[in-house]
Amino acid sequence: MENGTSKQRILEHAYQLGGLYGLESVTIGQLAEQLGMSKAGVYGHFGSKQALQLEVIRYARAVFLRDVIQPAEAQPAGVPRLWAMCNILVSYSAGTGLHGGDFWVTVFHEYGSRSGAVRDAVERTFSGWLQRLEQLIATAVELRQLVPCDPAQLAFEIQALLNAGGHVFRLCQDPKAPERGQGAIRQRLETLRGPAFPALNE
Amino acid sequence: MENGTSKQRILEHAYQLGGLYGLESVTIGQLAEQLGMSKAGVYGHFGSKQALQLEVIRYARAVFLRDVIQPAEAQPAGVPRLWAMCNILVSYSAGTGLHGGDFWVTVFHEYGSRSGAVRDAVERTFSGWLQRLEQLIATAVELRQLVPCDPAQLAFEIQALLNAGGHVFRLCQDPKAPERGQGAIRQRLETLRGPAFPALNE
DNA sequence: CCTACCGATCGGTAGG
DNA sequence: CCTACCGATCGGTAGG
Repeated sequence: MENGTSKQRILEHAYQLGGLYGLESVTIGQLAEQLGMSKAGVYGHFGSKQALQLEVIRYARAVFLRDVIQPAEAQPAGVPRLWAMCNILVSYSAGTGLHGGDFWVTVFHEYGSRSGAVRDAVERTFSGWLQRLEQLIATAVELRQLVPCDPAQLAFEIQALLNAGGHVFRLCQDPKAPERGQGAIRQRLETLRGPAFPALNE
Repeated sequence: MENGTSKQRILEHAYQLGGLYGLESVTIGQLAEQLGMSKAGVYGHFGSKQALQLEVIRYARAVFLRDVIQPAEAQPAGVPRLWAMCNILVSYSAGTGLHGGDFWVTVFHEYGSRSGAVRDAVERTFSGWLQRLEQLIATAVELRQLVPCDPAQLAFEIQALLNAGGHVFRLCQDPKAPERGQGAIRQRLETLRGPAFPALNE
């Protein structure tokens, strides 16, 4: 992610195409042509299409960590960090170009009914994301920012609303969609308001 | 949908495959082989792959109307009909095999970033579904089953939670996922409870 | 990293 | 509905 080697250029481009059209429909010939390389030049960096797909997933995880998880960790644990993460993702979805969140919205759905190593990696990423949300919620409950509730249930709801915001934004070209997701999450958090509930900025 | 002509068999099979792997990855050769026909035999019913895709979408709309919309219309307008529709969709998602709701969860996301006639048909279907939800909500407000609220916002949330239930059910093989969506919708409706709020069965 | 190639499959066509 | 075929593209390989 940090350098401009040819392999990084391939991964970045495959990441962009994968987020637009799905990771299964990224082809080696297409990457080669659009990057001004030969097919064998692209292929040689990975050794199989599946290895390329798995490396794109690794790459996308690193982007998500860098652009979403880590910035949010500048905020205090619990609701502030959870809310910051939601805001960052909403900004991503509402951005004009191709951004990180959309890769995962596309790929999470693309592999829902498939099987194999790529699907397994996608599912691990999704489950890890849900678990991270659950931990933030559990911490928020411990800190009495939220009243006792089922963290898995609330994490499911937050993920549903964030994904739908990005999805409806694209499918319907509706610029208000990500804010609808954000507003629904805010409303839900306020419903669960505990004695130490913090202000929700932005 | 009602007869077993060869064209109907093709559409039904393409509908099943499309819901599993996406409509773009359904191929004419694959359909021909799995149905015991020649490629030209399949192709001749449609004249182009795009025409086939558009007919599968028409077919899927008819299935959705028959299996979700019409059964729910046996219930009184407003919240009972809205809640019945949600319950039917949750049962669909939680069913063991391939069912109608999953086609749309897959295809709505598949065409988020594409363009062309198929994407346009998918978007019209999605917008029509959202509008139907909005109408039920607006009626529920008029009947004082719900307090005044933004129907477009609530429709967005319900759609997000239903889709996510089906999605997480498949990706994580989590049988509780559709019920999580259902529970979140129930909770949301009860938050908006008006003086004429009806009992939510099931 | 390249050229040149492999068998398989793609959407689509000709002709019956 | 079929066989037989078209050019293009697929993932992948050989050899350098």
